[in-house]
Amino acid sequence: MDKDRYHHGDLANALIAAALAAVERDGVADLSLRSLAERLGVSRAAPYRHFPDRDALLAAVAARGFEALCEGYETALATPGNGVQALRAATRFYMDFASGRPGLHGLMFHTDFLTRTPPPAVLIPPANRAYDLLMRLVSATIPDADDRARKARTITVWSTTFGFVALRAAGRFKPFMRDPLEDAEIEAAILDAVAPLGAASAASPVLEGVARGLGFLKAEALETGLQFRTDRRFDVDGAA
Amino acid sequence: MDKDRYHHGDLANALIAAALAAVERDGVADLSLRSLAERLGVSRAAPYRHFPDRDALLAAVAARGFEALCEGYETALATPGNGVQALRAATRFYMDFASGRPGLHGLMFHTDFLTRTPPPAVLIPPANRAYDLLMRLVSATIPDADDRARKARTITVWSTTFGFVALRAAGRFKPFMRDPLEDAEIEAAILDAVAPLGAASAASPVLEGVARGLGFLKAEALETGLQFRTDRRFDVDGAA
DNA sequence: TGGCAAATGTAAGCGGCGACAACATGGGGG
DNA sequence: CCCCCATGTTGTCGCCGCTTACATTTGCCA
Repeated sequence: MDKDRYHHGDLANALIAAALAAVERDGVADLSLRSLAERLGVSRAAPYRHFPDRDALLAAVAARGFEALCEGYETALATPGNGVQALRAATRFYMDFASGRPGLHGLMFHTDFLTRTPPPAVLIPPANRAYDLLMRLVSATIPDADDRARKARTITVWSTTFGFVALRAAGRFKPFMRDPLEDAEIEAAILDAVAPLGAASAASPVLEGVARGLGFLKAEALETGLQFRTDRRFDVDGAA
Repeated sequence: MDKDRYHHGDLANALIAAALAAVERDGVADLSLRSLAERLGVSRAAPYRHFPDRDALLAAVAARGFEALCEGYETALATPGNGVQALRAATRFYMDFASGRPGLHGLMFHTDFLTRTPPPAVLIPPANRAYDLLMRLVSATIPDADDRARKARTITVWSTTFGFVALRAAGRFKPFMRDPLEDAEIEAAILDAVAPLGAASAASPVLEGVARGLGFLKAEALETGLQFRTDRRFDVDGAA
């Protein structure tokens, strides 16, 4: 019988898989290395042969999550057409990812240990790659923007999508609304805030108008976007 | 000497204050009721006379946070002018609040126990009030929108601002960018995504166009907004 | 092929924590 | 004035992260 072997065989990966399942089932706070070890039929100290501490295991799980996220972003990037459909596909994928694996997504973004400086080393490459892919996706929708505008827009898009899935996962929307919106309705609003249809391809005059304004996505609005915004601030917002 | 009294006097509030300070200093994960009790010169079990468990104390601290947030929103709501300046002021306040008290903000939004159903009872009234105030702030910037559009826009605004402060607090932006944007630059982009200048008061034709389109804010864009979006999806987005 | 060193797993224990139970204290209302 | 009960204390249990000392297996090299 394999289970009676002294050596497990692939305890590191088994731990990651078991941790992912446990996090998905009970949340990250209730995860213990002892219970994981017991579940895998291994002694309490065995996990420490593969991960220096609990946070290192969680970081490894989160790294897998970022890799999965990158995969989704890459397939989205291959979406034909102008960049808008690609960004919408990526955003959809991200929303599905976060709602389909809430534990993993929470581990990737909510967790305290991620905020420590510096972040765990295993996390940096896949997280960097996810950011790069997102920036490419966003940049394709604002072809004429300069680098700073691309960064600002990427951060805005990232903030909106992440904020939405985080708040939804936390169940923040329904309790506060009588007659709450349908999930699909909210998702559509988020999608349109992130990558409005018609932004890079004029579909109709109305849509074109929407696209023109929405988040300074179109070239003419963008070209001097940051400048006029900065200038304006002293005139209008400075009074606030 | 007061400190030698058998009864503390106001242990409940002292615990909340000490917990807030400890969370702000070391993060929520490292907070223990024992250390709090010791710091207050009280036995380890004393806190349990005032809070049934650790989460209840944390919820009480979070409730204070939501009350502070409501205060800021209320003063923002009194900002003169059209609603845009008020929403911008509120958003500024929220960003300052989150960066000035990152521990408290994290407790209010990141914490696992908040996702449980139902949320702690002490949290519901102030959290509801914060949501209502935000919805009023947002609605003032889209005077012609109907109820569903207000809700959708509120959620979008909330997602964007929350996502931004959460990701910034987690230090997510700087590691991924060479030549990162200044904080003020990013904040300006977020502010413009949430409450663009000129949205409710036409300052210039260009700005008016921006305002018209931004997130189906104006009535004419909204009326058939959800329909055409759903229809479109099968045509354009469905290809993804 | 034989043996040895590194990799891997085990057993036991330390200190800290959340939570409960039984007991002690003292301040305010009858 | 006194006693009741909110408040605080001591003792205890179980779980956890992590470390140390020891046992077994694997794979590599002479």
